[in-house]
Amino acid sequence: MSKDTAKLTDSQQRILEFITNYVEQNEVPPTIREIQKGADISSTSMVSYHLKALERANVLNRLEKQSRGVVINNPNKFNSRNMVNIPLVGRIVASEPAPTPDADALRDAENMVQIARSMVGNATDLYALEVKGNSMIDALINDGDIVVMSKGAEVHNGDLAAVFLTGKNESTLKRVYFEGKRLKLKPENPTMKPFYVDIREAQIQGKVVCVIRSMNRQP
Amino acid sequence: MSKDTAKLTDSQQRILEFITNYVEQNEVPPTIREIQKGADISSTSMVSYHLKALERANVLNRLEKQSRGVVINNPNKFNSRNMVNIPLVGRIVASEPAPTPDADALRDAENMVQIARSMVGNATDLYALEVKGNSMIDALINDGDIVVMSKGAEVHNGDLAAVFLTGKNESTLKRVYFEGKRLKLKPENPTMKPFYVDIREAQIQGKVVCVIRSMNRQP
DNA sequence: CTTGACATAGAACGCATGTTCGGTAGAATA
DNA sequence: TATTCTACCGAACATGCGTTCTATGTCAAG
Repeated sequence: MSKDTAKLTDSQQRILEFITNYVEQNEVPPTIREIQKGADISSTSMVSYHLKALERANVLNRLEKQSRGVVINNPNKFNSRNMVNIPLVGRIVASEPAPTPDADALRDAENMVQIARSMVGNATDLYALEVKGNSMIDALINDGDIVVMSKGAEVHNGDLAAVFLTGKNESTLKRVYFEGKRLKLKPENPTMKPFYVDIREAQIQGKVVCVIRSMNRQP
Repeated sequence: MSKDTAKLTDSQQRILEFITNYVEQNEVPPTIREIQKGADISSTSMVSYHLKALERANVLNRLEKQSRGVVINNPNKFNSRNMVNIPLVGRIVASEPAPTPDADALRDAENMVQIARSMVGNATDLYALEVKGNSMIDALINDGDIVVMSKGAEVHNGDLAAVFLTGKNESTLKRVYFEGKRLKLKPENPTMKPFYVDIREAQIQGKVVCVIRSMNRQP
């Protein structure tokens, strides 16, 4: 796998592989004796010996004197430091305001979307909406796409935001720029021109932090 | 959190929360006695008692007689069953063929993209490319977007694919339809018309399984 | 009031488990 | 040759740890 594992002895490779598989299956690290049997090591002292070497090689960490106290060092592991769970709370359609969910809606969400934290940065109060219809294509967003929004985030100039236009009675996703009493709405498609609305006729409903399109979702 | 936890007693809530935090920090489940202290339970037998109740309530599983044998049931947990790690191996630009990485490129990828398996389905041999330039907007794909491709997957009629047009010397992302000796290429934007190329002038370079646009990635 | 289900305490049992220690074999070093 | 370092083995030790048993308390149903 990684470059460092090349330097390891045969036994150590076996131990590493066994631990990885074990954790995969059991969601709990193995004991010394389980490693002994699983990786075919002669004695528990040998396991201890090898684990020390592996710890020095920095491929795993040990919690001293603790049972099952061995955790593999993997920078790309899927844990809640690297990943976020986002509730899919509804749909966004052109003909009505986008949902801005309350606590109940967030809890009762039927589905969850899991994505890497690096995709959403430090944004908080995240929720996801499924796009219905192809009225958002000037934002390069298609029917069935999932938009991840941040409820808390302030919307600044140049941010992509969900805006409800009370005049047209229509939801839209555009980059917004505050220009005095009017709002500039700019499509993502560079061939399309921006347009302007009175600031009193626009409700900004959330900042878009991520868009996901999966070819696997349409049944 | 979830609906079921409402029925739990105070102690059980505390235990559950403690285990969750403990696993979060230590990557290993706690022992009975650690739970006792951490959740402020009077005796180990009480912990055992509550754990049985929690197991009946189906919020966790126990590995009998095993130390630290308690794992919380969370259908949305981030593990390698639900998540995939995808190497970001290069860029796709209009002016050259899209990279189709070999084993070396996959291993040496600088960055990884982590997404939920539900987004890519059963597709195998996944790799990711970053889109450079805004020449793909007729596929509703923007500069900076990440396209996830499947190396192995066969491309069928209607699939979104990366195609290199040897005549135009140009990479493009289109939905493809095989029509005898010619290939129909259909933009995602429904206002744009499909066009046709001779099948000998098109190299299909991979099937697109997912597109991700993050507002957080442009620095 | 009695009964029975449920919650609580404390202690003890017995196997599980990480650690350590004495000793051997072979290879590298000097 | 003597020495030192690494890999290895088996056994024993001390404690960690899940389990279980007994006794007590609470509270609502009968």
